Amino acid sequence: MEESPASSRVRVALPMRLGPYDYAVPEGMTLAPGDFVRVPLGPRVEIGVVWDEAVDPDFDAGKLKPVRARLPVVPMREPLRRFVDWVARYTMAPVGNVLRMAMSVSAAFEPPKMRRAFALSDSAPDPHLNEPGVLTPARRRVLLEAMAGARPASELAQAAGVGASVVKSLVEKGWLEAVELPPEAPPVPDGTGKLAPLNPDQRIAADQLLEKLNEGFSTTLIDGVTGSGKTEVYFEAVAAAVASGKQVLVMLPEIAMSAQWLARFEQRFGVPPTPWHSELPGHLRARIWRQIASGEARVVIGARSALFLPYRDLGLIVIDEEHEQAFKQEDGTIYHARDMAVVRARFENIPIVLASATPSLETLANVERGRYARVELPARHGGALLPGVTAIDLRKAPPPRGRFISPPLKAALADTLEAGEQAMLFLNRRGYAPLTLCRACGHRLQCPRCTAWLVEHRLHGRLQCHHCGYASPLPRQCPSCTAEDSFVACGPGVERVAEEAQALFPDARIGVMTSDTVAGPAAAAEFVRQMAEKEIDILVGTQIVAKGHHFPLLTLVGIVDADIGLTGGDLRAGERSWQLLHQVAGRAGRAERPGRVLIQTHMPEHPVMMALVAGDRERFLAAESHDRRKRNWPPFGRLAALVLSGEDEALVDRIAKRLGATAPREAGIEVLGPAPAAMAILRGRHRRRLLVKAARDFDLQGALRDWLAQTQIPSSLRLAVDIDPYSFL
DNA sequence: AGCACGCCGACT
DNA sequence: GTCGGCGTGCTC
Repeated sequence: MEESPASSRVRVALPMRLGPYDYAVPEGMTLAPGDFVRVPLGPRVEIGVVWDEAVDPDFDAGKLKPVRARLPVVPMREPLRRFVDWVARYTMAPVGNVLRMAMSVSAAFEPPKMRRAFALSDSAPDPHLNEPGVLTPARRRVLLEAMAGARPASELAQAAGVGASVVKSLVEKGWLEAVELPPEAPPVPDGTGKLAPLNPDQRIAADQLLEKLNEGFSTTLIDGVTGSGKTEVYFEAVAAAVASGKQVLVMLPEIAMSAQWLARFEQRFGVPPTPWHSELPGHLRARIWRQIASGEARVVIGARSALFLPYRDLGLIVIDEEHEQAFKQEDGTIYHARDMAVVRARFENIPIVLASATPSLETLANVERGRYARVELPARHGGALLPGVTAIDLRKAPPPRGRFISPPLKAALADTLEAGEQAMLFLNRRGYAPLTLCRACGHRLQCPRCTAWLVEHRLHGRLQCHHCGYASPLPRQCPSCTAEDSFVACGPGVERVAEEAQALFPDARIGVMTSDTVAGPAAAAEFVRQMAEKEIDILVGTQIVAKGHHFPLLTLVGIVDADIGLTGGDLRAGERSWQLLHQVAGRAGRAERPGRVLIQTHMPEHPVMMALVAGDRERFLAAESHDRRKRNWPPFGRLAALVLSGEDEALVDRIAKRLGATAPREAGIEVLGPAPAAMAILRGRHRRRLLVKAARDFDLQGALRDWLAQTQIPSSLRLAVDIDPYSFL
């Protein structure tokens, strides 16, 4: 910063929906952009970041408050600051809201917590002398260990092979003294790969990735069928980046479900990676945050939020399962982590790799435009065959009334069990039944706060709303007609399918895998173990079973209702159904045994079903792409969704209509609505939606900014702006 | 009168 | 995001 009167003033970005504000720099303090500072804000003190943005000369210098202190932590680097600015502009969020994601760990700004350890004190007898009667053998061994290096009490006791009481007695005698050790550094992954060597296809793909490593920004899609060994291919690039001293970020859609991925990483690199997700306990988050800023943490495996970490020297980003919708953050600042990761890679000037067996149309369009490179993995690793897929037409072979497993699927299950093999039944619906109604009066049990049915979960003995978390016991009386025990379950959920499978095969051992039964990585690993050791014959599950789990003995996959995802006004319904069903189908026959997949559907002639049966991905994608292009939908046009919500329905309506009335009317942009959202009431708030369609080269955010500035949104309402929406609720 | 609660605006 | 100010309404 220049020496001028203005240098006594700095711009400080704050991690909240506020600012940036100017502050006075006190005499003797020097500040540079990126420095973390403590600043007064109203009655309190907040931590902010010196931002490289012009100060506001109109703000009265006399009203400036002084920066309290510069914090002794690694400053925020320029590429991350530029990234925060860019994301804020793109998502139309205040800079502070995005900055908050980059400062999510308040404890990281406190001095690191030291570990209490014990070292040999000056008054201790020399354990090497071994004078008789001075030291018991146990005490002597502890002192020898302490001499070799200070350690926490429990580690000393373990190393010496004694109990904690021996160490304690030495502390009381004053022969061991407490010292403070800095937190332990994470282990550095080494290249000692213990996995099978790459096959020729993998080798070619890996070499293509390696070429990108030292050439600045690039985006590469690894496009490989399920089971082709994409992970091993990008591990090569990870190893090379780490070997050259760089850090690597690998993003997975759901880190909590990635136990198998972690095991493979550890096999390949000898040590576990550094995890990052919202469930980490606070003190650990703070330590990891500092290790990432200092460069000690080398490979970070994280969920969406890992994108905003303060890497010291990032060399590579990998987005695994890039097509997954879980990368779209739907609340708070709404962003797509895969797309923003590409932007971060651009600011860091490093390569990014997207991997998927079922790439998104967005990514494929970028490959076609020449913006992304593509490497392909055509075969299944280890020679395993892709499963054969057959559709079961439910109109011709319906299950018995009130049942959901058709005769052909039942027969296939019987064959599989007979052969001593495993089967999976997939249904993307949690609970027992998606709808419960009163037999006497037809009353449907609805969430009191949302436009949604309550879902019966027999496992928990409750009714649940999947949108707001509302739960209640199943009432004995109908709330409408007071009939007793009159409720009937309508439609299938996984619990009901499991019940039906058990009735059909009383001797089969059945497991139900849903987010209700898989609370974390340990539970997921337990299911995988039970499958591997054949403690389960039929696994019934929701989409959680599609998440990269490897079940080597599984040979039959039955898709109970393939039509679920195809209804509703979602422009990606076809694409998403195809991706999900394809990933589920890929669970079958991954070892040397061939697999088969049976798809129950009412519309076998639907392009999604035809593509799955024919295994013809390219034709499906071409048709889907053609359709989107014709309608100017993403990735060929741009979309933004606005949702106005509030408890006062009349007020929401009035403001929504005003927004509609002032909508821009120019070439290249079209505003649809307002209309009640599909989820017209959510958590007791009334919701109105507007959908903005624009040409791909149109300045969508600019137009939105001008438009929205015209209408004051009352503070009791909330306007959520979703650029590139994926959810149409 | 005194206080709890909710809404609104300010925060450099 | 968080706080204080202020109006509303209730209280033994």
